[in-house]
Amino acid sequence: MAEIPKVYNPSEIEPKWAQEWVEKRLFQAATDSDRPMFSLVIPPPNVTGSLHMGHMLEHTEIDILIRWKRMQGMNTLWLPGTDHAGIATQMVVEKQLAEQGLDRRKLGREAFEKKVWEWKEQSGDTIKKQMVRLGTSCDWSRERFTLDPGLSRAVREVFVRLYEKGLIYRGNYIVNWCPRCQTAISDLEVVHEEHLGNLFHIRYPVAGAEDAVSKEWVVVATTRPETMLGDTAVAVNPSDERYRKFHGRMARLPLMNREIPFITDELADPAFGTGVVKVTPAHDANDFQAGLRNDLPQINVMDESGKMNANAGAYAGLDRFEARSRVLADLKEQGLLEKIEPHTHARGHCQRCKTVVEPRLSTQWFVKVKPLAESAIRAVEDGRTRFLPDNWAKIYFDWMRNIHDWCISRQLWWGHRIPAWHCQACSHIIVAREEPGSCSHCHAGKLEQDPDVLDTWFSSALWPFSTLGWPERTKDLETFYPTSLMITGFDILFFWVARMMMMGVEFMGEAPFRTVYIHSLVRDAEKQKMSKTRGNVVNPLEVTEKYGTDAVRFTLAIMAAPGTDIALSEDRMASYRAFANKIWNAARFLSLSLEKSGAEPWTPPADGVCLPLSDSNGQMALEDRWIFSRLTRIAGEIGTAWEAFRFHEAAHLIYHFFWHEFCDWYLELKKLTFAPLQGPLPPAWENLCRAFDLSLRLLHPMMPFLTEELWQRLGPRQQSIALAPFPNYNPTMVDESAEKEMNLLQEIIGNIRNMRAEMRVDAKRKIPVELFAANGNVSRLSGQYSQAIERLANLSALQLVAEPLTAEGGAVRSLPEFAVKIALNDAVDVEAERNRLKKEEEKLQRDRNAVSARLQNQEFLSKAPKDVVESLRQRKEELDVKYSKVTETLRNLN
RNA sequence: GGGCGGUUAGCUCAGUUGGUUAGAGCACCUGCCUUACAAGCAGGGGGUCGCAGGUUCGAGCCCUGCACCGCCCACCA
Repeated sequence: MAEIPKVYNPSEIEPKWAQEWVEKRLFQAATDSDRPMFSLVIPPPNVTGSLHMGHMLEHTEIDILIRWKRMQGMNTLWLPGTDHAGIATQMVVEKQLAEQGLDRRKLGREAFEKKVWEWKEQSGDTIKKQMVRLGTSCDWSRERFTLDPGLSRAVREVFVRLYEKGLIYRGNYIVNWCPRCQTAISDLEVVHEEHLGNLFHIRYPVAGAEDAVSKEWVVVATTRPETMLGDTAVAVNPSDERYRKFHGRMARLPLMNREIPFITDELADPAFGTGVVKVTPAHDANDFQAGLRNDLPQINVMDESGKMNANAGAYAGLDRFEARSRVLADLKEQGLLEKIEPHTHARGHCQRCKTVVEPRLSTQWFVKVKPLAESAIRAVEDGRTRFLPDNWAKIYFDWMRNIHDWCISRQLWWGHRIPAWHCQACSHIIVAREEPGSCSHCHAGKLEQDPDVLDTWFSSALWPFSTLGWPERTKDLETFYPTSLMITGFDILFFWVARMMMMGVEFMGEAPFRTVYIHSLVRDAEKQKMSKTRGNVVNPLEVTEKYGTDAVRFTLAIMAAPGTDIALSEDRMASYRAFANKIWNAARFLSLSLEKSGAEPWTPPADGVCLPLSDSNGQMALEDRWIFSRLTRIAGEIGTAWEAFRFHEAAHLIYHFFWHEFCDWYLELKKLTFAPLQGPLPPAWENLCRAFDLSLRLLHPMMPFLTEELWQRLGPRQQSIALAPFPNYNPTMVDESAEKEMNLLQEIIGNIRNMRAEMRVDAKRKIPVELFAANGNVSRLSGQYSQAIERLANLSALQLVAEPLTAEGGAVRSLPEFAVKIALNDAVDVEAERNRLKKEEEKLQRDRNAVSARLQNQEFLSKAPKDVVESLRQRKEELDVKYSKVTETLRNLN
């Protein structure tokens, strides 16, 4: 093994391995494999920028599972790629153009698209580099982008098939319109925010009764008074007796001086406000429906930028909010503004730019989702796909069962152009996979493609099969679909997961994944959401540079308990950097010791399996028996944890195992056996190397770089640790008696250490200690391991005595299986020991009383399971023994 | 207006079907530079598990109510 530096420096080794893994195409999936398959498609990051901490968590979780499955011998596919993210990316590029004093309209559609492609190349490249640097084990030969030709073909295919099935339609409806982005957006892209606004009560005079004598009016309430300019009716509830007299009459619309009818419609709720409601079919979804029911005209009073248009009469040209103030001022002047009430209501904002969304009447393309949703619901109901944590299934169901049609057209330039062509001669619309030569209706030759593009999520919805080659029946599709797992964030459950479910079931006949795991949200150390505006964003590259990728990955893993958010702090990263350093130094120790021994370097077993080795007499040292027993148990527990996405548990297990078992005890005990050697390594050393090898494999899915580096240094290798078999649980390696004996040894040493500390024995001083063993096992063990006890408890001598120890002339600590004694002249602070014993005596007494009480409870004895009662009895016995020993020791000390 | 989650050590959080003595990291205290590691070693202190009831032989865990915090969904003007 080459010389290892004292301090672990991740930045020296990580880029090297990251590059090598990619170059060697280590993670390429096979289509001709007979091994079990595990596949997963990446939630494609947007090409709007670089990866953030949320991505890093997502990728860490995915990578841990993929690496683990791969090490278990499965044929794994992690398919990487990126999303064109229509509106978001277009905005980024438009912003850049604005900085140069340009805008997309000046540039023209074609030139603008070219600019966006340039951006995409750069951003996509950054993302890939970042992923490689973070060690993600993707199959880069299968990298995809949502606007790739193949994926675009899949989009057109799906569009046409849905259209032909009657599940895509075009029509004039109220949609959510962002006046800033100047496009329609879907319901999901509208975020509602509580807003303290006003409810304006406006008088609408009754036609024919405007004069001073018969003066009559009704009062309507609205939060958006400027829309009144487009009112085409006033509605009252048919059952509302108060307004019966107005049925069939007309109202005079103020400001516009237009007569509009009173209509009776359920739209009006007698209990709300005055029970009279203005009807504006072109600017409100409910009014729109009422308008259809009552055959009302639709008057659109705004343009696409939110400015009032010619239909708004005197207000034309004003911005909608300016128009609002002017309308109110004018109403007030005319005495028609009855009152203004403060009113809290939810207001819709554009998810991207936060502009207040305007309900707008326009012609758009829609997907009729109900039929698709039904099959997607069934797939989860009957367990073909399961959600974890399972509360997400409920949220999925709730949304799917109340789903509304999906507006899929966007008035943008960046995205998949809608595959529909408008005949310039007869206005016929042709939906087709490829551009038609002439109109199928009038046979004229002049056709123009619909200018709109599709909602980004339309193509994302196809991702699990479009990336595998659909609509071709490819080998990839056959091998890897349905995918085994989807790991993603809850924020795109509806946007993406739900829609993939619908499209997957519809076009593949099978849901796209067996399991959907919803991961945590990464917050900052103060539990605040990370956002650019808050300025609390942790940059993955920065922290990986500072603490090492493995440490950051480990931090994320150990904090990733299902269903809870992660409060990421640099303190934690620092502590897991220390863990990485610990592993590094264990390796360093091993390498230095091997070198010093003079023996031949270690050669890993050819079969790749590292079973423990007995000596020529068939014997194995206690520490070896113990560590392999612990190793196999931990391997099993880690697997169980990962199987259930309990990443935090797996991380805790390995952390504790490696640090507090492997290093603190195993290595310390091993030090005793080191002696000069020559020739091949004896079993004691062989086992040390093998146990370390296996430990590195357990660690590898979480800390790929460090483990690869050390594994390669540990012995000559043919391949990467990423392809080494993962040490699964092996019951034959469990050694209960070794575990028991080891526990005893640890207890003896621990008690002496504790005693020394309590009594303030100089830490540097080696002192003699007497030990009494209560039975043959203890006596044999302590005899055999007296050197270990001496070394680990810093003793000059461990003296085994045959008679029970008395506290005469010393301080004694008695436990059920053994007692230890320090001579008084070695103990500086006997008083401290006395106080400690008193405290312990009190506690033991309390515990005994509590346990006795329970054991005397007849109901407990009769109703509790036998094993519970039995273990409590045993506990009582233990407590009794401990108590009497403590009491006795204390008496002797006095 | 509906729905969901949280409240456990000074801080940040674990605690899978109710079962012996509630854990971790960081921070803190004491002592050690013991040649793998001071990013280390050894030892230690610290919790009425948000509040009030209930179910149970037994509750951090189950039920009810309350308080505070956070989130999601929603076409009531």
